[in-house]
Amino acid sequence: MLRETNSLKKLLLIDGNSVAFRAFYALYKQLDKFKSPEGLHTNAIFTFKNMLDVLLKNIQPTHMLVAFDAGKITFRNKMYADYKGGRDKTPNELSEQLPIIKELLAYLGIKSYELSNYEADDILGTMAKMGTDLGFEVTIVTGDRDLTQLAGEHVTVMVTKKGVNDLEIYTPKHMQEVYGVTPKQFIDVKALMGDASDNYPGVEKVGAKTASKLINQYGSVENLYEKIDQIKASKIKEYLIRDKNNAILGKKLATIDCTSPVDLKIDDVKLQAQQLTQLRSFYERLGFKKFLSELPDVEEIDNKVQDECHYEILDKDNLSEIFATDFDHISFNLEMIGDNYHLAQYAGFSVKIKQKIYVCDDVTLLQETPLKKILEDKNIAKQVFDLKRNYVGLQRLGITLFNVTDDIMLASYIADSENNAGDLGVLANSYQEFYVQSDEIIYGKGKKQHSVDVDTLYAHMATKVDVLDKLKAKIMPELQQHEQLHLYKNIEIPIAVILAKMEIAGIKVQATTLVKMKNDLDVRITDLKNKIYQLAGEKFNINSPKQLGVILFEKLKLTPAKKTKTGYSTSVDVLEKLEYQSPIVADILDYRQISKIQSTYINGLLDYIQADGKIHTRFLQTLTTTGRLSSVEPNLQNIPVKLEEGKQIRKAFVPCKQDSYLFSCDYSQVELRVLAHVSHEKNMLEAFKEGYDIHAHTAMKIFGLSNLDEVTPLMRRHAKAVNFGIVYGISDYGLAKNLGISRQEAQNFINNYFEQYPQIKDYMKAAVKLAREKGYAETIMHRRRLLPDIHNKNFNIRSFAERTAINSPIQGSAADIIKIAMIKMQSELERRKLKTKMILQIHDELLFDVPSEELDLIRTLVPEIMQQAAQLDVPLIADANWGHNWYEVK
DNA sequence: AGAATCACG
DNA sequence: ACGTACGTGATTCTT
Repeated sequence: MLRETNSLKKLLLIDGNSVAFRAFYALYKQLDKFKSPEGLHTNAIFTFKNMLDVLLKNIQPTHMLVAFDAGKITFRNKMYADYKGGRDKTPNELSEQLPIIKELLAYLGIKSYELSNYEADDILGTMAKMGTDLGFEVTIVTGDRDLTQLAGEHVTVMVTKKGVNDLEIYTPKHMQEVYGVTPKQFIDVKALMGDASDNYPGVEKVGAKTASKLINQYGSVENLYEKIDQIKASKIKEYLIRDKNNAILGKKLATIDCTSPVDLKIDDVKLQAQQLTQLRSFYERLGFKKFLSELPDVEEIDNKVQDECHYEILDKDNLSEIFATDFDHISFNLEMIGDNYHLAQYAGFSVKIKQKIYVCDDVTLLQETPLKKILEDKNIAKQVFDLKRNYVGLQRLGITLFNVTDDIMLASYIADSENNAGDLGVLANSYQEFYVQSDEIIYGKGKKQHSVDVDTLYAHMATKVDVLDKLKAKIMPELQQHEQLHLYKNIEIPIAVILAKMEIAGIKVQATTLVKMKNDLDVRITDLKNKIYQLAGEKFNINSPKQLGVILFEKLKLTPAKKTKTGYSTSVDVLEKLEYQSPIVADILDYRQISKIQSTYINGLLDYIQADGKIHTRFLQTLTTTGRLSSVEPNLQNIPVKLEEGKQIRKAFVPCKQDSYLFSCDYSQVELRVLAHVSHEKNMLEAFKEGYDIHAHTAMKIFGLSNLDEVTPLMRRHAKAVNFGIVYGISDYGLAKNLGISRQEAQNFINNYFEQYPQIKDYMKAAVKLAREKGYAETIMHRRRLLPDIHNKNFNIRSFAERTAINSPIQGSAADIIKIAMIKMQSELERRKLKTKMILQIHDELLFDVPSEELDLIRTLVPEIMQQAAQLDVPLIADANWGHNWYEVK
């Protein structure tokens, strides 16, 4: 299997300059023998490539970066002008090879990087830190021993000994043995002894031995000087005192900056596919016969690619002829530019029938026979990538897509829910099919979008329909083996069509209502602003947490409760604690609340109202790792409901027709019911079977009461938080923070909880154990979440995976259940030919647009179907509400 | 582009 | 002892 697992995430970092330097001198004697036909020296390039091959084979990294020095001047020269002064200039024979090495790296799919003002060391240090933070095993290869200071539990430093393939491996243990100091202390040793090659002096008469001894004894340069009086009078002591500044400077110079402004993300250094065609001509250019012979037969591959993607251009004249033959399935792709397929511009389409590929840039051809007929034919199976996108795009052309049997996007998501690539090219590449390009490469992204010539478009569309068969062949056996065919065929594929219909139906939003609110809020915002400025004694940007922090905690001298990475935290929970200290706090909280409503929910939503008076969101079906949906442009799954002021927004959401209803039905406590089901917890099963208020019941249990009547509202609130915490994979800290109680109190709640619901504790343990054994967590419908991090050595990363192992089956099974309900519901609406439309899903709630004459039926039908969606060991309960706008739906 | 904040389940 | 709740998206400021 090609998928990488986290436990195998390996980051290889190479100090480009120092290794190239070594490579150059390793074959210095052969300098004149290594010349390209054009007369260019190639000895360093050749050796570099050899070394790469050995490293790639031995280390098998998943991610890799080669860092180069950007120039001679770095921030270290500001501290010490002569830094690296007196060094011989890099020989021209070498420096001319450096750009060629970078070119080679690009063709090999290896990222190279440099940063002005910083040395390669600093880039490597920064990347090594990023890698270890993300749970990578990091290997650094360099010719420079300075890098050994980075060695650690997950960082191995390899230093070239002789030539380039004889490497000395530095681990903290090894360093202790060789130098008698830790990797970090290596800097201190160097600071004392100085560095001839970097041209800084250190302390006179102190060499490697003395320096190591001193550091071993005192731990660090700083501590040494703090305790300098304890050293008995000696020549060394005199020199230490005299050259103190040298030592301090040396330490600064030797310390690698692990926070340099490297603008790379980990994905940017992922190993990419080799560009075989470019490599071939590159090796030819440099006369590298050895590497040329090792290259797979490029000519054959190139021909094969062209063969596979040979396509014919469709037009009105050849149309009928082409589709005259018999076929029962096709691959199809409707090409649109941009993410939002409700509005996107059409680029064309491609079809694959019986191994032949046809492309066309005129989508109106789809509207004519025979293409329309084929797409709407319930007996012809279609294979696509992103069914919902194709469905909506075709619907806009008046074509209803039927009988889609495969959606490779959905298949890949089910195979691995982190495979959320909405791009076929990206997915194909991850399955080693490199002839398909990503849309980003073809069309550009953001502001860099560009138009493409028609041949590029044709080729791109051709590869897209062509690769579907190959990907299907790779993914389907996996789904079958994992018992996920039902989830794929009977849940995700039908849901895609249903979501398409929901998105197309849309929800009506009254702009006038929003605009009215906007005007009211504008006044209130202005008032609050003025009040805040007055209390602060100056004008500032209230939206800037930084400026607000200065006002609150410096000018007004309120007590800061929490810090963020960049300064004071000013979040709600902090401000609420400060409320009694100054009246300004309450005004800021009000301002925050109202400007959120204004910007996100009034201005934001107004932008999305289309000409039909409706908002058509997009549900992302393959984004979440748990199986939930998400909603974008706009997000209609987070419309305010908890606070009255925000809830007003819902008054603008109305049914399509005046006397129709918005009808909502939501599951009561699905996640806790799922928890009761999967854990078989006796006490919780009973509570649900008896129809108790579950949070009150929990309160009674954990507070040791004998009667539900004794539960106070505060007890219930606490119990509710514990119930939620359990679902999230509880910790005393998290619970304490959530409830604003002490950690000890939180721990007591948790202990009581597990005493009262012992099988829930067993479930949590078993969930983690299962994930450890199998490497994944699973829902009731066999939806998987892969959890390679469950074995990670890093406590934080591992703990997160453990909580995920507990949470994913619960959240994911709840997602499965509502998806099943949606399928049953939609088929019932269609079977009964009702006008009622399902329009939104909000995780545990379905929203419908219901004509008044259907309300009575819907009132019984929807809860009934939702409750029957799954047979759990507890009843499922769904509560219905309705009104003439969303606010009235209570 | 990332961090902080806050809206939802 | 470790540092912490699970899953999302949009807006704003800042770098």
